[in-house]
Amino acid sequence: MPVVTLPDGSKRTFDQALTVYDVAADIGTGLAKATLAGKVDGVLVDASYLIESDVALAIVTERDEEGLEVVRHSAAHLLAQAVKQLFPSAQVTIGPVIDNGFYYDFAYKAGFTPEDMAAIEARMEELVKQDIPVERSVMVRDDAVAFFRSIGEEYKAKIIEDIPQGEALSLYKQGDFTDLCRGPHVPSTGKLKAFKLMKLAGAYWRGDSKNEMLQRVYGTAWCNKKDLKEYLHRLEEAEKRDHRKIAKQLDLFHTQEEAPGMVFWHDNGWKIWQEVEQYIRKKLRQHDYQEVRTPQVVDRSLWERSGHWEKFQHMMFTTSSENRDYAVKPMNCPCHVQIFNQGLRSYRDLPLRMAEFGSCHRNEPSGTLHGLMRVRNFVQDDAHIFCTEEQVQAEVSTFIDLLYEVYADFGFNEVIIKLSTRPESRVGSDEVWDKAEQALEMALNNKGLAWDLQPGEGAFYGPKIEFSLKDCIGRVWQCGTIQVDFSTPGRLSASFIDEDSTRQVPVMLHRAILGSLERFIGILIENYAGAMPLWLAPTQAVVMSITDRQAEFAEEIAKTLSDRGFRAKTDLRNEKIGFKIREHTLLKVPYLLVLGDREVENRTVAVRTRSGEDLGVMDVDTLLTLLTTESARYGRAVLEE
RNA sequence: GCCCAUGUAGCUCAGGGGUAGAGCACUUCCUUGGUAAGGAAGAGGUCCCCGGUUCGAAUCCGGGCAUGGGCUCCA
Repeated sequence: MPVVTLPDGSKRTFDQALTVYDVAADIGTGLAKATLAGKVDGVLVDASYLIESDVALAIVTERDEEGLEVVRHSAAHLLAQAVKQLFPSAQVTIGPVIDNGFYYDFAYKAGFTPEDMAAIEARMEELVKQDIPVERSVMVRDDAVAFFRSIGEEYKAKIIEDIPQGEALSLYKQGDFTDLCRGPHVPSTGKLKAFKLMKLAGAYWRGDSKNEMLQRVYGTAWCNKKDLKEYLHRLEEAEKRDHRKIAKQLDLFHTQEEAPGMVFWHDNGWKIWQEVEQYIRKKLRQHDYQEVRTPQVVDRSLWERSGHWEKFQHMMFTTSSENRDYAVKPMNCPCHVQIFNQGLRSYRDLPLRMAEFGSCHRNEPSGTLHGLMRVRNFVQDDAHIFCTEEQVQAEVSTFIDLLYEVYADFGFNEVIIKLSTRPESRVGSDEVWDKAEQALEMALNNKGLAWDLQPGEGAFYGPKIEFSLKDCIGRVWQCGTIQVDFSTPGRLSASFIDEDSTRQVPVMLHRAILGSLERFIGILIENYAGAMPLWLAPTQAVVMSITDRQAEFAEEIAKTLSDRGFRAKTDLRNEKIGFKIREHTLLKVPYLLVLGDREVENRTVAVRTRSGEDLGVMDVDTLLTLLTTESARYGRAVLEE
């Protein structure tokens, strides 16, 4: 006599064991039809799950987040079923749910073509029309291995072999297709109403590049056609923000074949860069950093001593001259230690914060290059803090404050934080690692920040915190970082004289707020869709004349703005004012200043913003106050809007 | 580095075994017009590079390079 308690607290008593679906049907036929799965005592189960005792039950429909997950997972199975029907020699592997959809990896030598994708999607639609029931069954591990081997699914058999012996496994069968799966799944394929195959990609078996490459098919799935359509529309809109696209439109930078992974910055883009760099320079000055400049090309022996040669020589650009081998620097830190090593350092010098906007080159694998986000030549707002072990936590803490202050000025409030701890192969004692990891963790927790742990993902020389931002289509890119390094100072013979006159090795903190300026500017462009806040806009105001008669006054206004430090241009072309407005609006110029005879006569300007707002007519002083105030707020204005 | 796709005018793109197309941009002329495209004419291409097939290749085939999307990697 199960008593079922529903989410609203109401109870229903039944004479005998019954399924989740039966309960839904008892409540109403509409609900029964909408049932995708159930949640029994907090555990997600199939609609066919048999309730035998008293439980708390929630019916999962497309209105629930879990419902969408179930739909996506089932869509992955549907994809696999279609593929197996059309390409019997393909073997299934895994098919998980991801953000906005799912993927499924197949072992298929011939590889799928875009035409195959269309055929697969069409077959999926057919299978939905057939409304095939999805049935769950249970098998012990060894039987499951034997079963999948018997139907030629070697990969699946291998996956199951890794599951501990004796565990009962659930299998899901829909028509001629059976897959190992934890579930739950929708009751029948007819519940899958809105999906689309998105892209084809390679993916290594078990995520290891030593293994063979599988065919990965990505798809998106939603509970209804409307959501799918909205998602596709969002994607389209997001793609318009792509920094490479905007860079062309706004003449910011370009790349070309002769320098893969390296950027040709144009005047407009370089103005953004300079603003960003000068801003950070100001912050560094306020926070007691020194700024240095070190060589680009350094003898190989330094990289051997620092340990980088052994691990990264294949990713370094090298050159030679007069029987000496050199490497173009992939990072600034060994050079910074050389500066630290000049003269005798005292504990009184610590913490010593050394910054450099140094140009670094890393010969990243060709397949990893990605617009401004992953390049071979980059400049970081890099700095190294030489300090004692005791000073680590305070330094980390101040750094995080500085980072958040800077991110807010750039208009970012969503920061993804990850703490990476000791990897298997590492240097330094466990006590030192304990201390360093705790210092980082406490610094984060003391600020009440949410973060994820990435065990084993730290650098070989110490743990690190990563601060990441998202691009326009939601890809996450690491920007800021702070890393504790116990190794490099010692390897490069850095030392200081402590209070007790003994020679000690300092700890080094590697830290960057923006990370690669290239990447950060790429994200800025996408975040603002090219409409940079006033302080960053390459051109901040354009003074436009309506006829030739205003030319002289227009030049005067532009000069006044320039003299006050604003980037202003004139547009005196023989074009209609509507034409000029349109053009500079599309170029995302924040302020459009229109001059006609009336303005000349009264020595005023008519002010329009790039968003089309008419701010009316004002005198130049008022305009200057407006610009100065807005500029001083950096990107925070955007945050508050 | 691996898998898939793509590479045509400054840009966005169409085309496709027989001397290369559009729109916008550009140049010249007309127009001096008050808040998102005034009109006319003109100029502009080694169809990514190198080979092969063919009477003939931008088009088909092979190789390379680059870009885009993934995977792996990222000091």
